[in-house]
Amino acid sequence: MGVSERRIRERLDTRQSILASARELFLLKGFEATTIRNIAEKIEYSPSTIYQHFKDKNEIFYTIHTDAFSELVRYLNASDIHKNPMDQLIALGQIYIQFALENPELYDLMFIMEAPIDFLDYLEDVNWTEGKMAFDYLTSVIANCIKQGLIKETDLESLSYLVWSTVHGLVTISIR
Amino acid sequence: MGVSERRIRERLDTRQSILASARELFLLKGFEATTIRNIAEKIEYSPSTIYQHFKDKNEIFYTIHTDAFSELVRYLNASDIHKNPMDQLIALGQIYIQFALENPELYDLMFIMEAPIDFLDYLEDVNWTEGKMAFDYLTSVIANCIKQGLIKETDLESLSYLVWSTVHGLVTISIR
DNA sequence: CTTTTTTATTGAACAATGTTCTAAAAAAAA
DNA sequence: TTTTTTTTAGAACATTGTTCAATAAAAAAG
Repeated sequence: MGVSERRIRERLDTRQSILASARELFLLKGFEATTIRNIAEKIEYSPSTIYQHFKDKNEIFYTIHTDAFSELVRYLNASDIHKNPMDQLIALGQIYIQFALENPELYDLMFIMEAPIDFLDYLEDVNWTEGKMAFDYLTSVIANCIKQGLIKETDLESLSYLVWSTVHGLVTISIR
Repeated sequence: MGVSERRIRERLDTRQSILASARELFLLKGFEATTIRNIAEKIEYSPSTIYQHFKDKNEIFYTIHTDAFSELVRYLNASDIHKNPMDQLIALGQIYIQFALENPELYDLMFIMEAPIDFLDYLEDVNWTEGKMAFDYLTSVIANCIKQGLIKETDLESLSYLVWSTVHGLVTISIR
C-alpha cells in the first residue's frame, strides 16, 4: 500500500516547510529574535507541531547550518577541474568568495550570525562532517602545492587556517 | 557637605559592582545564559536595582565591551616607541596577539562571543570610538610604511582590513 | 460499515526571562 | 520632628521555549 509512503512524504514536506520558514526568519531577524510561534504561524501549524519534527529550536538552526555547509562543499568541488594544485587553490578561493557573495545572508548564518549557546558542543557531537570536509579539502590542496614546491614548506595546518581566516576576513568585511 | 560626594561614590561603586559581576558571568556562561537575576544575586541586590544603573541587559554588555576596547587601545599605544613604521607595525601585531593571549576570555567577549541582537545598531549609535581608534591607528602605521616605500602601494583600507582579519583569524584559532 | 488502534494536531499550562511599576524603607534636608 | 528626596524591593506583566493531556483525524481491523 502506498499509504505509508504518502504519509512519509507529507511528514517530510512539513519538515521542509519548517526549515524553509525558519531559515527565512533567521536570515531576516536573527536566531534569537525568531520565535517558535513565528515559525508556527508561518507554516500555519500550532507551535507544538514543530516539536514533532525537531527536539528544540537549536536543532532547527543546526539543520539549516549543516545544509548550508553541504551546499558550500558542493560549490567547492567545482575546483576539481584544475590539475595544477596552485590553480586549484586559487580557484578554491574564488569559488569560496563567489559563494559568499552570491549567498551573503546564508554566509552570514553560517559564519557570522550568533548561534545557540551550545553550538560548540553541537559541533563536537555531530563531529561536523561538512565543515571538516571543506577544511580538509583546502588542506590537501595546499599540501599538494607544498609537495610540488609551489609553496614554501611550513606547518600545513597553520597555513591552511591562515588562508581560510584571511579569506573569511575579507569576505566578512565585504558582506557587512 | 561631603554627603553628596559620598552618595555619588556609593552609586559608582554599585555600578562597578554590577559591571564586575556581569563580566564574570558573561565570560563564564555567555551573554544569553546570564540573567539579570543572576547578576542581582551576585551583588546582593534585587533585580530592580540594576535598572537604576543600566537601561537594559544589553547596555551592561555594551559598557563592558567598550571598556575592554579601551584597554586594548591602551595596550596598542605602547608601540609608539618605535620610529620605523615597519617596526611599529610588527610591534602592533605582537602587542595585539599578546593582549589576546593574556586576556583570552576578554578577547572572546570582545570579538567572538555572541552579542545582543541590536549590537550593530549600537556600534553605529555610539559611533564606536574605541574600535575606530584601534583601527585608525593600524591604518596610519601602514600608511607610513607605504609612504616610506616599505610596503607596496595598494588600497590602504583594504590592506588594513586584511592585516587585522589575518591576525584576528590566527588569534581566534589559538584561543579556541 | 463499525469499531479499534494508531497517528497528528492542538490548546492550555509551566517555568524562566527581561522589564516595569508601585509601595515601602532609608537617608537627607528642612 | 517633620518633610522631601532617594534608594530598594517585591509583586506583577508579557513573552519566551517547551511539555503534556486531550481531541481530532486517519488507517487498520473486524
